[in-house]
Amino acid sequence: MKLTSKGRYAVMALVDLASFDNISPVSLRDISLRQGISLDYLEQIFSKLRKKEIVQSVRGTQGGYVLNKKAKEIKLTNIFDAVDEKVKTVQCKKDSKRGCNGKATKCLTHNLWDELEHHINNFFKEKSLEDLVKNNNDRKH
Amino acid sequence: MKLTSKGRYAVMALVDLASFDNISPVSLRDISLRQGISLDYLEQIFSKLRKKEIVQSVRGTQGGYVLNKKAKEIKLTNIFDAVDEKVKTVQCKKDSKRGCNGKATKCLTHNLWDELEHHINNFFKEKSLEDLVKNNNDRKH
DNA sequence: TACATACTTGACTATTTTAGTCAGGTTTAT
DNA sequence: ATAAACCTGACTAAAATAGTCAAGTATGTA
Repeated sequence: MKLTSKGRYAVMALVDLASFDNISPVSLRDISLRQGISLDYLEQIFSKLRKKEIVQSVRGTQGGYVLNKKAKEIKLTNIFDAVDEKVKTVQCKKDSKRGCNGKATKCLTHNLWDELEHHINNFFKEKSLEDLVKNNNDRKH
Repeated sequence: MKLTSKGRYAVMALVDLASFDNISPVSLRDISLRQGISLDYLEQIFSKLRKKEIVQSVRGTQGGYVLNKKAKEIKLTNIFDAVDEKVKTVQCKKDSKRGCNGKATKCLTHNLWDELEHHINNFFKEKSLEDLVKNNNDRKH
């Protein structure tokens, strides 16, 4: 089980963005340079973030991206959702009247994976972008 | 982020095994049939479980596998460890004197991934095979 | 108005990982 | 003897990942 780069980059980029956001739009070029993420890849990621209304774009010179909500209101879960980073523990096909994987009953571990999924998602629901920025500022002292 | 089949199968197979263990060794063939997991794949998985001393093998006719510890003492974390199912959230290269990814400092989200990793691992450390078997028996009533 | 900056979109691709299969063993109870 | 069952290593198809590449469009500034 691992997190993919897309999810990690999305969070890194947004923490970066959130730290500079108040002044003016932040260009992907700057984020790319500061965070060492390919510009082309960032564009893919921000396209998704924009569609889910987590950021807003400002075109033209001096353009860039701006947060579309307060950092406090953007939770990790929203970010991962936007870039299709899902927590998938249960693989069992949810066939209408059947249990898991075509069997008559739930598989022996079905409850376990459900529980794990909740455990992880709870973590994501609690953490906001603001928390991350703060944590980061604290480290500077 | 997702769990792989290998980890899931390992847990399923061990829950199955733990339920029949007291009587006599359980053959992979039986587990394969009951759980719908390829026999060849199971052999790979049990080879690893044996090397980590989670199960013991009994060769020959009527042979099979037996738990090597009490179900209570086998935690999810041991199982995942054995089959190389690791929780990997941080990708940053831990270069001797550097921070993440060759930068001078830790990346903005380093602490976050560390925290997440702990959060998930705590879940794995708490759950034992016994818990899973019990949970499963309860459902039968 | 020209032009550079920066967003926008879609197609393409190399690499890696996953989820197995396959082929050939060895051991041992009956 | 023989069949059940463990044991091992090599191989591979398919999917996912982590990007790259190309060709735009929009807009602030000189």
